[in-house]
Amino acid sequence: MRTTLKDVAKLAGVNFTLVSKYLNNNQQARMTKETRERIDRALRELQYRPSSIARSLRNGCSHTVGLVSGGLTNPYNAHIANLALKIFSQHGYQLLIALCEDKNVDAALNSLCDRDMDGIFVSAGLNADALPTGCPVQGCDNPEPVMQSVCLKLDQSLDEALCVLPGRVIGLFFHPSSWQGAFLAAAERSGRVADCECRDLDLERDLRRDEIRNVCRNRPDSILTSGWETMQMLQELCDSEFPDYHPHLLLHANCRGSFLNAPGIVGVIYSSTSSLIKVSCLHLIERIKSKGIGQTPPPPPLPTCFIPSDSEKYRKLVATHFELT
Amino acid sequence: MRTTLKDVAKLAGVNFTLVSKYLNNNQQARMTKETRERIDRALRELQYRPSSIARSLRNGCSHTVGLVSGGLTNPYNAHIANLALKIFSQHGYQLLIALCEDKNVDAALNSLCDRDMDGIFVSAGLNADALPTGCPVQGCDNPEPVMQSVCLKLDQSLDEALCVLPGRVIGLFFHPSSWQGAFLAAAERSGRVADCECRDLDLERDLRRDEIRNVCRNRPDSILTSGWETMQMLQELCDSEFPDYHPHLLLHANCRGSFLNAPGIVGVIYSSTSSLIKVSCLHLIERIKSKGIGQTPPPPPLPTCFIPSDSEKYRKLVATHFELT
DNA sequence: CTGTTAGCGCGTTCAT
DNA sequence: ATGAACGCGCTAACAG
Repeated sequence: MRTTLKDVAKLAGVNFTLVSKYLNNNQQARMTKETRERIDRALRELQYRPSSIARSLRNGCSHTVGLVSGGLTNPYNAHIANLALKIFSQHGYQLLIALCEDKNVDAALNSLCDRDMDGIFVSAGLNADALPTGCPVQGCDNPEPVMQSVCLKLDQSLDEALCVLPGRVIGLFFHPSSWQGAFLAAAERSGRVADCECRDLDLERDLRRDEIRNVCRNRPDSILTSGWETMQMLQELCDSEFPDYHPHLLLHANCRGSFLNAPGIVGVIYSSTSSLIKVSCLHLIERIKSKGIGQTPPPPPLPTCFIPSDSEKYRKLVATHFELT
Repeated sequence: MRTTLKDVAKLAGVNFTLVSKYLNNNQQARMTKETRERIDRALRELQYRPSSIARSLRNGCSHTVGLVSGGLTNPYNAHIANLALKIFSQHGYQLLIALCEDKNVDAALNSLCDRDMDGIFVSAGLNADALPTGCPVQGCDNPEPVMQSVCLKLDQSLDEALCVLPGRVIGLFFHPSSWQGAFLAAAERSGRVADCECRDLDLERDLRRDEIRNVCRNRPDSILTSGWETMQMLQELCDSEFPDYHPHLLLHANCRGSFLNAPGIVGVIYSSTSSLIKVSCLHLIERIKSKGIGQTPPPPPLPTCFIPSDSEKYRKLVATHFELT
C-alpha cells in the first residue's frame, strides 16, 4: 500500500491538509515550529512521495509534454530528442516520446492527446494534417500554417550562397522545412528562377538515394543539399556511379567535422539545430504557462550564416570530430 | 473546459455511470440498443477523450514505465531507447525517459519514482546503489544483484573464442555487464588465468581512449573488446600511435557491417541487443501485471554464439551496411 | 494557527 | 437496465 498524506498526518498527529500546506507553501505556511518539525519528521520517516497523478488531477496539468519524433535510430532525431529531454526536464516537465512511423504524424499526435499532455512538440521534418485541440502544439522549422513553429532565417545566407553557385542549381530538401520557400525566393531575387530547381527528399534511406541518383543523372552545375547524410550519399554515389561528375556543392551544415573537407564543397549555410530546438522548447513552455492568460507571440526566425569554404571560420568548423550542433 | 463523462451523459440523456460502463465493459455492458446508440453518438459528437489521469488515480496504475538511459547521442543508447519505446507502446505502456548524467543512475531513478511509474527499465551498462521501493525495476545484462536482469550466456562462446586467441589476452568491458565474470570464468576453465586480464571501460569517450592506449602500450597478444566503438578507437589508435602493433582481435558484435572486415579481427561473439531488450521489456511487463499475484521467475540468459572470421556466417555478417542488431 | 469541506474525472459496488 | 453513492490522493477555500 502506498503511503499517503493521511498516513503522514496520522503519524505527526495533525490533520492531513496541514501536511499538504507544509509541502506546497513551504516558506509562508505559518504554523508552530513544533508542528512543522513533527511533520517534517513523519515525512522522512515514512519516506513520503506525493502522488503526481493525484496532483495532476487536482491541478489540472500533468507537467508532461509529448514529443512526436521519427525513429531514434536516426542520429538527427536522437539529437533532437536528447536535447528536448534535457530542456524540458530542467524546467520541470517530463517528456513522453511518441514515435511516428513514416510520416503518420497524426496517429502519434492523437495517441499523445489521449494521455493528457500539457503541450506537444513536433520534431523537425514532420507535419500533421489536422491538430488535435486541447493543448498547444509546437513544431520546429515548419513553415506550414498547421502549427506554430520557429523557422530558419535563410534569405541573406542564400543570397550570398547563390553568388558562389554557378550555372544550374538543384536544391535537395526535406519537407517540411524553411528551405523550399527560401530557396525559391532567393532564386527570384537573383533573377535565376530558370536555373533553380527544388526537389523534396524522402525520409526513407533507399528512396532518398534514388532521388539523389536522379539528380546526378541530371548533372546540374551546382547542388544545394540539406544535411550531412544527404551529402555523404551524394558523394558515395558520385564516386561509384558518376566518377566524372563534379558539381559545386553547398550544404546546410547543422554539424561540424572533418568530412566537410570533402572535394567540391564550396561552402555551407550554418545553423545550430540545438539553438533551434532550445528556442522552440522554451517557447512551448511559455505557451503552456500563459494558457489563456494571453497569446504568446511567436519568436523571430533563427539567424543562419553562409560560410565559404576558403574562410577561416570554415577551417575551424572542419577541425573537429564530427558532431551535430 | 474539458469535456467529461458528465457532459457526454447529459447530451445522451443518461446517467454518466452508464457511459462509463459503455466505455469499459464494452462487451458485457447490457443496455438498450437505443441508449447504446445515443451514447455512441454523444461520444463522437463531443469528441470525448477519457482523462487518463483520472483513470490512473482510480485504477492505481499509470500505464507508464520509466527508462533510465544514457544520452541518446550515443547510438547504442538510442537503439535501446527506440526499441523499448516501440515494445512498451505496443503493449499499451507509455515510456518516460530519464537521462542520467555520467553514472548517476540513482538520481534518475528517484526522479522517475516521483512520477508514479508502474515499472522502471534501466538501460544496459547502468547500475544503481539502492533501489527505490514501490515498483519493479528491470535491468538488462546487469549481473549485479541490485536489480533483476536478463543476462548474456557467454560461457560456451568464450570457451571457443579463447581457443583462437593466443598468448596474453586482455578483455575490455563496460561495467556492469556479463562479460567480466564470464571472461574470468572462461580463463579459469581453459587454465589460462595467468594470461587473462580484465579491464573496465569508462563511458566517457576521452577516458575510454586513454584506457585503450594503456592497453596498447601493454602490447598483449590478443584483445577482446566489447562493442564496435571500442574496436574503432582501438584501430585508430593502433594506426596512428602503434603502427607496428598488430594484436589478435575479438569483439562482442551486437551489430553488422563491413567494418568487421578490419585486419586483425579473428572473430566475434555475436549477440543481438534487440533480442536482449525485447526479452527484458516483456519480462518487466510480466512483472508489472503479476504485481502481488506471484513472483515472475527471471527469464534464462540469452544465448550468444562465436563466429570465427573465416566462416561463411561471418561473411554474411560483414556483407551489409552498418547497423545495430 | 489548525481542521472541515468540496471536488478534480473516473470506476465500482450496491440499490432500484 | 439504470442511477446513487463512495473513494482514489490531493489542493484550495472557508471556518473555527
